[in-house]
Amino acid sequence: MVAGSGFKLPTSKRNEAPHFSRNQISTALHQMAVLLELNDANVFRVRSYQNGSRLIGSLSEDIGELVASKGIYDLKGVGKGLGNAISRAVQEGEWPEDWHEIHDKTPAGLIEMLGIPGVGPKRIKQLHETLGVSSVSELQAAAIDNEIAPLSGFGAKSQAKILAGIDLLARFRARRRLNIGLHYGETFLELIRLIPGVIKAELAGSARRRKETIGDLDIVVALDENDLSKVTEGILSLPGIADIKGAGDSKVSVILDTSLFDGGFSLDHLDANVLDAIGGAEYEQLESGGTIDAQVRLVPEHVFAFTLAYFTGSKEHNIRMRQRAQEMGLKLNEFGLMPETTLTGIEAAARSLPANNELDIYNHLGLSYVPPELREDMGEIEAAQSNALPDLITNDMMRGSLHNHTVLSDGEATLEQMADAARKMGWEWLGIADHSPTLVIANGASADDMLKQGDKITKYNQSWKDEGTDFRLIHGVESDILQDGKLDHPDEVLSKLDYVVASVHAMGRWRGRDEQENTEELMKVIDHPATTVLGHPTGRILQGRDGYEVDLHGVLEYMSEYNEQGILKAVELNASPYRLDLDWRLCKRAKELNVPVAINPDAHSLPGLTDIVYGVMTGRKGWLEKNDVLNTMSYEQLMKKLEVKA
DNA sequence: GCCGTTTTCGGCCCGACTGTTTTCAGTCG
Repeated sequence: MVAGSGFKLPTSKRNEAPHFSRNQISTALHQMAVLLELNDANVFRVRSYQNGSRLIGSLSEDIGELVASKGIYDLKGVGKGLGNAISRAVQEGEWPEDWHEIHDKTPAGLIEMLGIPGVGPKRIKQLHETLGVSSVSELQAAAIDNEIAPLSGFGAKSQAKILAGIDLLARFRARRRLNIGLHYGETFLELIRLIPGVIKAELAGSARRRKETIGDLDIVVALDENDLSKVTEGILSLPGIADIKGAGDSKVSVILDTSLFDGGFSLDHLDANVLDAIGGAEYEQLESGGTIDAQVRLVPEHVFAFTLAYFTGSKEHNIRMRQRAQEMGLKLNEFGLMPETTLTGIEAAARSLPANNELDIYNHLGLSYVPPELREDMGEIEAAQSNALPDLITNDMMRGSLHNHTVLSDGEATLEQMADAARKMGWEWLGIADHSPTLVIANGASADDMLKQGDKITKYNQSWKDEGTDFRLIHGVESDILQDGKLDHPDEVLSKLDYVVASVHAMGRWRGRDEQENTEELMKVIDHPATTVLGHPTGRILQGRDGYEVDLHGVLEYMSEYNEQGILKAVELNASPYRLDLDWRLCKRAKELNVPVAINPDAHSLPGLTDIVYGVMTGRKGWLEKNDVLNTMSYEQLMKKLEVKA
């Protein structure tokens, strides 16, 4: 949710159930939680709404069916209150009266104030009631007029902090895409590792879990107690620190900005369409002036593994881990795994079972090691219990990638340059799939030019074969999906290509239709015998635009039927950190349905090829193993698979 | 608001840090 915009309960655009989607319900619950907080509601009531929001948001079942079957009430965390509200919303399109009331009576400015660091619901309520401030600008004026310091519970420091916080709020501080978050995190981590007295340091949090976006950075540092002040000073004197939020014996909390980076900040290679969707040059400037919060935890070496696990999360995974510990009569926290005791904090940890690393912790709890990417409470605990965790893909396993562009359409590099770069990455094959004619904006290539490109590829492949070079090009096209699920070239042209990536580009048309129409059209294009890969399946640009409405569960199920018959219908995991589309949650579904995943950098330049690493990260997060992914195949294996058409 | 081999009440994860206090409340993760 963008700060500054008020919350609004959605109104139904449909005249029959289900009136709202899973996401709409989830968002409404989340916003209710925020509003309840601002209205001083019971914290546990607030938590119920938060839990409900998360629960509904991560449902794999259809919300309409779940409500119709009353199954909604069986969800752990949905009782009578939420269950009734959700049921009525879905079936009748009506929200509870008190939900409307709380929306109406809460000024939008109060929600915006929540974005100020150090200002929470309690203080906002107090400020609103005693000073009558209802917006960030009114709050700023009150602070400048010295009206806040005299209030009970406040003081000169609080007032100054609020002013500083308002300045920070004005800077760009939204969640960052994985690549940018990792750029900050890894740069800061490397600097911390160089500080004398630091024994070891690791990135934790959502960055370590490879979430598609990262809110803030968590770093865990092991040190000798005697070096505490030395290390703390070392961290606080690093470059890139825009503000210090706090510094204690176990934690240093700072705000980083782009002065962290030696060579300044740039977005480097980006497809023009993507850049456009995220705001173009204006966005780059925003990002250059942006900040990101970082928390550094300082712990003795024997506690390191527990703290790393704790701050890696996710919260949901940790809850499951603590429950498991409890069942075994143990207590798990960031300091250790120990018998229940009245001691707390680091003192209780003296009684902890030892752990040199996270593997030891999982083993103590009778679990196999869960890779950080999987720690989302999406079935990994159950799998770890029965030794059924996946053997995740790695960068080394990648032998090539389909869906890359050249100068023939909107790429920056020639066929020869792309092939050369792929070989240098250690790949054995590279798929070229330039845009089709309809996509004029991307200089879509004509059938003639496409076929000439094919002749060139045949020639190169022959010469590599003759000289014994273990590298081949594979010739495809990224075809636009036209009206009625048609492809953008006549069949006789398509039949001369090795494969077709079918992608949605006319977002206007797709976003203007409902889920059912879009889903049906995708199924039609999948039926086309030439279609091999469904490209960037939802068309989302992370933090740029949502994808169009589509039932991807249904589409994947449909694709699985073809694959069962031995006909390849793969789904793309677009590896651009601006897309990461297929979403990791759906990667897991594709795997369960035996729909092969093609991790595609969608490279428009030579450095664009290296985006594959973000695809691998996301694929790992989506439980993908070697056999689930086309990129791990040898050239011969892949060509054999591509030959079978419907 | 949810939940229950302590089931209709009384808990709900919990520790660190800050700034205000003189033992604690608010915020954050």
